[in-house]
Amino acid sequence: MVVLVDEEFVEAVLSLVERIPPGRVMSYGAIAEYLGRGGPRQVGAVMSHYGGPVPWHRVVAANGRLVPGHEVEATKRHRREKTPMKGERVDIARAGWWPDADLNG
DNA sequence: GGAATGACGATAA
DNA sequence: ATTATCGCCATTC
Repeated sequence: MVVLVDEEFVEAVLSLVERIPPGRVMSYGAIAEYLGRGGPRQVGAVMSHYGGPVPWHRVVAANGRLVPGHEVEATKRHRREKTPMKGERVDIARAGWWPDADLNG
C-alpha cells in the first residue's frame, strides 16, 4: 500500500519522536509545528501507520490525553519512566519537551 | 471535483 | 471539569 505520501515527512516525524527523551513528551501540534509540515492531524496519521517502532507513548495530545486505543499501554510505560502526570493525563506543563530544551547547557 | 474521514487543537457553553 | 462545535490539512473514496 505504499501510501507514502511523503516519505520525507514520515522520516522526519519518526526521527523526531525517537529523539524524545524518557520522562518527556511532545504533542502532535508541537511536532507538526517543529517540522513545519502539515498539521497535528498529519502527524497523528503518520504515527497511526508508521509509529510502531518508535516510542509513540511519548507523543500525546495537546491536552495531555494519551494515545487513543493504547491508553493503558501508554500509562504503564509512563509509570516506568516517571513521566510527570496528573491522573490519567500527562502534565504537559512539566513533561512538555522541545528539541532545543536539550541544548540548554 | 466533491464529500467524508482522522493517534488534533482551540473555543464556547 | 465535561460536552459540543468549528477549524486545520492531507488522504481516501
